[in-house]
Amino acid sequence: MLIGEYKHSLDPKKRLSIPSKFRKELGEGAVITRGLDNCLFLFPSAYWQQLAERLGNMPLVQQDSRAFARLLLSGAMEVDFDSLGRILIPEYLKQYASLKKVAVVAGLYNRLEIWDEQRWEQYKSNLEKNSDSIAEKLTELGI
Amino acid sequence: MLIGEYKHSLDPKKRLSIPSKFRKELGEGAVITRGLDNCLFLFPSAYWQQLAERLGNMPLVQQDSRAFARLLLSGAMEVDFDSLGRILIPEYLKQYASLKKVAVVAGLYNRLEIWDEQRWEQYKSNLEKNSDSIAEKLTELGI
DNA sequence: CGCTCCTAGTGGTATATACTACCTATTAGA
DNA sequence: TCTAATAGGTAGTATATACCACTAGGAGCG
Repeated sequence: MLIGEYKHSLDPKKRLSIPSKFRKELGEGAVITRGLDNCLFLFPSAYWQQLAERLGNMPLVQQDSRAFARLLLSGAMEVDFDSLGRILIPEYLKQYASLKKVAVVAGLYNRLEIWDEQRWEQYKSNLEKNSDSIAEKLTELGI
Repeated sequence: MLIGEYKHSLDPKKRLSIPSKFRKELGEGAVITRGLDNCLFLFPSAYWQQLAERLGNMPLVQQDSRAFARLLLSGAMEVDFDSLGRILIPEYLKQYASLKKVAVVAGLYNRLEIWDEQRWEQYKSNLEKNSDSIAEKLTELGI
């Protein structure tokens, strides 16, 4: 299970260390892609396979589906870990997530999220302010 | 699986390098044609065979399907890679997609899309504005 | 409680690959 | 025969990948 929050630095060559705890669960490879709220998603390859298949077979004629597939599929990149457990972040993803020097790697059960540190802190402080109203929405979902 | 996003330049002779990663998966030949949203589609020949068959058998009486079939079928062109992995873009397709100097080659699982750089950036920035509706799609797929 | 060893993360260097810009050769057309 | 257009190829540069050295933090043992 992928949980926890870690801060790691992005070196000048756009390499990012993935916490060893996560690496052990991810196995060999993984797939990184555009996520929501300007973060990046990192999926274990098995999970990605299923997701990609569904995305790839969505109806070509629907505008929404096309847009959606372009976001996730064309944004995706297979990454593998170097001997020291780092991955290489493609330039276009680095820009998409506005990554600077320090990135946050957060575990979300079946995926990792990669955030720019500042954005992450902002997002969190927003969350904490609005946690009440968010909690109410959640009850609708039966949590 | 065709995924990822690459920027490549179109030389004055309308030749475009296809990223080596994609070339390996496409094998020898491919088919290029008009796509939706003013981009070009590039299909692996095996996939194209199936698609063309389905398009050709669509009901002749429906105006929409006639139009769609014409868009894809009549625009199609077999392309092959030269020794350096480049393909030649026909003039009418270059115009259709308003290709300038720099093109974006994007992988979408079972096809490639070729975009003019500017249009691609525009399209993406639009996407981000509508990220809410995208998020809803995500929940439909159970992510 | 302190020392040592080991693991994890950071930084840098070198090599190979891939793309781009440029140049050459060949063919077609006048 | 000369010109122009296009296919084919070469070389240089940028980028990614692999490799190596160093540092800090933590755990285990004395």
